[in-house]
Amino acid sequence: MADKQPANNLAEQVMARLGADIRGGRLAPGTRLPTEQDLTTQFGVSRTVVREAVAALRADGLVVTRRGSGAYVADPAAGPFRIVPPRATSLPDIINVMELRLAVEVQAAALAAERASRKQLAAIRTAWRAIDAALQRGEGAVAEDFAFHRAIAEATGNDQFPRFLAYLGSHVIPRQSVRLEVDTPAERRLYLERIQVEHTRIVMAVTGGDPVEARRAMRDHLTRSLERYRKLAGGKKNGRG
Amino acid sequence: MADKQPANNLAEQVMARLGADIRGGRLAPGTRLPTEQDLTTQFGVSRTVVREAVAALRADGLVVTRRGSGAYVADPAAGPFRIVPPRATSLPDIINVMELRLAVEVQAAALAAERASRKQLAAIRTAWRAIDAALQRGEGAVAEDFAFHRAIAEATGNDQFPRFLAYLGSHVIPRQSVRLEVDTPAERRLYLERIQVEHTRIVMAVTGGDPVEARRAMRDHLTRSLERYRKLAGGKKNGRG
DNA sequence: ATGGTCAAGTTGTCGGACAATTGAGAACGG
DNA sequence: CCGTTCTCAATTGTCCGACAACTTGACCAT
Repeated sequence: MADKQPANNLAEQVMARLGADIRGGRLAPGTRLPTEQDLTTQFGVSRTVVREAVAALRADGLVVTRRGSGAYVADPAAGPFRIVPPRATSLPDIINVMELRLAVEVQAAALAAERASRKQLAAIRTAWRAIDAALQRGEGAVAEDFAFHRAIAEATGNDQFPRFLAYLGSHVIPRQSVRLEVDTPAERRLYLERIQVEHTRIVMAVTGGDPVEARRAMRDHLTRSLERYRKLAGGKKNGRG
Repeated sequence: MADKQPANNLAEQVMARLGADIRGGRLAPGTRLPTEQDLTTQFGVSRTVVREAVAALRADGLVVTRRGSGAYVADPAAGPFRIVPPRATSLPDIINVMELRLAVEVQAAALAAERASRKQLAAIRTAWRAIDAALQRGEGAVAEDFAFHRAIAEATGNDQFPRFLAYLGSHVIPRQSVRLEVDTPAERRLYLERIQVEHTRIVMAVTGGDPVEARRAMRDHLTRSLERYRKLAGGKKNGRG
């Protein structure tokens, strides 16, 4: 709740206050919020500012406007899900996001093993071979790794999995390059090859239609990756009781 | 991609086109997009419309504006994650969302078993007893059930879990009441009590610090709930290969 | 060459005006 | 007295012009 980052434009301030009122329940869903003119006097700003603020709220799905009638607050939960404020992405935050990713990917592997179509299995194998090719070219294969995980998510037949993973990945993958810098080339090579071994285990479980083994293989794979991050964090515990 | 729902206001149209250009990569991150004046002539609208559109994009985190300099496209993946367009929430969609919820909650139960503090364990037990009390009052205990699951998510010590679950729940829970209507009171009672038995198993595993059992208990619990939905869907497969 | 100054360009904010649409009360007819 | 239609004020959508705050690059003085 402490995202009080002073915006330099009034529209964001108005949007923040109105949005807080909606999310906080002080403006119940269905309620008609004050007219633009009322808001201008209430906030002491021009109508332009008010209109930009409600335009932003409308983009977030928090309000719907009806011309000639007014602006009404929508379901407060219609707002989008955001992982973190774009800035201030500390290492513990990344670990937390990766734990969420692990949860989703483990289940995705199991579902893929249960219901992947022949075409989807082929896509997984193709992505897996692409990693091999990239490694033999001496590359980091981050893009190929991401494509591999996405292929598994798509093989669940549930569109929510690839969509959510794509969203999570965009918040985690970019920093992955930072981590590789601390390794020596030899370590890096060894690490990447071991990763690919873990990938192989996942592919075999999924293609073999063994959800239990697929789940375990994916969990082991991501848990190891997570442990590396934790070491970088200096063994910091994130418990808060 | 087919969300071409004709907006009645120009600002949303402009926002949609600009947003599509950004997400589609036609406007690379860091690029400075045309000045407001250019956009007015390009789209044939007034500056007010352009400014509202840009304000909406800024609310989505797709662009950042610098006064005196211009508007620049941010990381295209900075956009928020949305489950579904608020409308058209069909039963298969709900099932897909619940599968995502299952994935997260199963891992949450395991993490809670590993790292829940004493206070967090007490909160879980309190929520569990609240369900009992509600059932004895003959109520559906939907709010108490949600609070129970949230208590477990909070016991992970990872703030992303309760936040994401709250987001998911807002998209699933409301329709849960629909389902209960199809049951007779006797069926309903029986169902709720069996649910509570499953809850008990989860509580014991988490308080006992047994992540494997907690995971299994939570998975069984949510899988059964999911199966009920699938029966309502008429045994429809959601594979798409 | 370096640093400061200034002017043009751009976004932020203000105010007014009119169009498009809505909602409710007024007027009317039965 | 009830129902229907009409009118009209209120509200959002759009346009326009103006000025302030700020940035950026060019220009100028040293």
